[in-house]
Amino acid sequence: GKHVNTPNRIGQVPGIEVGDEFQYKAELRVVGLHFRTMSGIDYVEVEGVKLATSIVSSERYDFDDKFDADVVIYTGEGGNVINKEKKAEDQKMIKGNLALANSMRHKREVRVIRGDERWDGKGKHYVYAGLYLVDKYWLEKGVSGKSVYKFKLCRIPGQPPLT
Amino acid sequence: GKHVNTPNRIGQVPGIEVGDEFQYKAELRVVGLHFRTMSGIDYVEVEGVKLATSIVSSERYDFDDKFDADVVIYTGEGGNVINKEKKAEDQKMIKGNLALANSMRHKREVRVIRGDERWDGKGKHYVYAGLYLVDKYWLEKGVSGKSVYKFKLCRIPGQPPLT
DNA sequence: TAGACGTAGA
DNA sequence: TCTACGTCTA
Repeated sequence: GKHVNTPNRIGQVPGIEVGDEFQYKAELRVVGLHFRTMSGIDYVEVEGVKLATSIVSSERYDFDDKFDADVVIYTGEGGNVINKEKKAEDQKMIKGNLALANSMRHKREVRVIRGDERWDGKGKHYVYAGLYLVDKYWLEKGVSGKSVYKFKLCRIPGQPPLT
Repeated sequence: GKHVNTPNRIGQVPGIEVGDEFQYKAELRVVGLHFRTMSGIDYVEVEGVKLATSIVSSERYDFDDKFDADVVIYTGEGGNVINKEKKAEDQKMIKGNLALANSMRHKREVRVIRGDERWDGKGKHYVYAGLYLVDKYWLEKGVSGKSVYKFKLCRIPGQPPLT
């Protein structure tokens, strides 16, 4: 029962290639791709500035992420749309959302992991899609009527294609 | 990202020895010790009879399990003491509780995994304690005032000692 | 202490 | 759909 304790950092992870697949979010942690168990946006704080390291897309709930050839529209975090016992709220420019905004400003790479339904219909599986840059973000009204952040990320050219 | 898909079954797991440690409950699944992500009691159904395969002890909540040299007093499942938004209820002789009762009747071995607080204070770690037999069980009033099952399990002699 | 894009099985 | 002895960070 040994775990690889790779320090969390921005950019490529040694030994991980585009298209690598994983069955559980816990595996993403073990290999160093994404360290937060349940959050979709992972980040580090460098000299007081939060910078995103990775995002994990999921197809559950109202997270209406869009995957195009080289573009991802990623929904920000917060607002408690998940827990049905709590009322939805406007998302705030804090934590992971702030980190993604900072990554845009500072032009830092973000690892993108795509979560899909698993073949057996139980849970999901995760595919490493490569490095992206945040191109822009905006605020829009979500299904609940509350404000939701949307982040447009563009895939950095020169990476192996996603089959 | 490969997982060992050992079929769930009763008794010893090849390659696993008393004292083996694991950092996450997800690892217990990978190695074949315990397949349920969040439940403490795992079981199979053989010819219509539920039989326990393994239990995982945890020190959280009100699960007042007792670990002695060769005896475990294990608290049954159910009653929703965990989710604070729901009221506590009497535990029922169903699912995992029923499986443990059946394992007593049929004298089937049960794997015991002990969960402890981790050295870094974050989460727990898990130690395989070996094979046990259910010796008896009873119903008592828990902290909430509701009925809680208690199972007494005795360690089968001849196994390596727990350090 | 509570929040967060978790998981599998009944 | 809901439950279940989850797990980490802020």
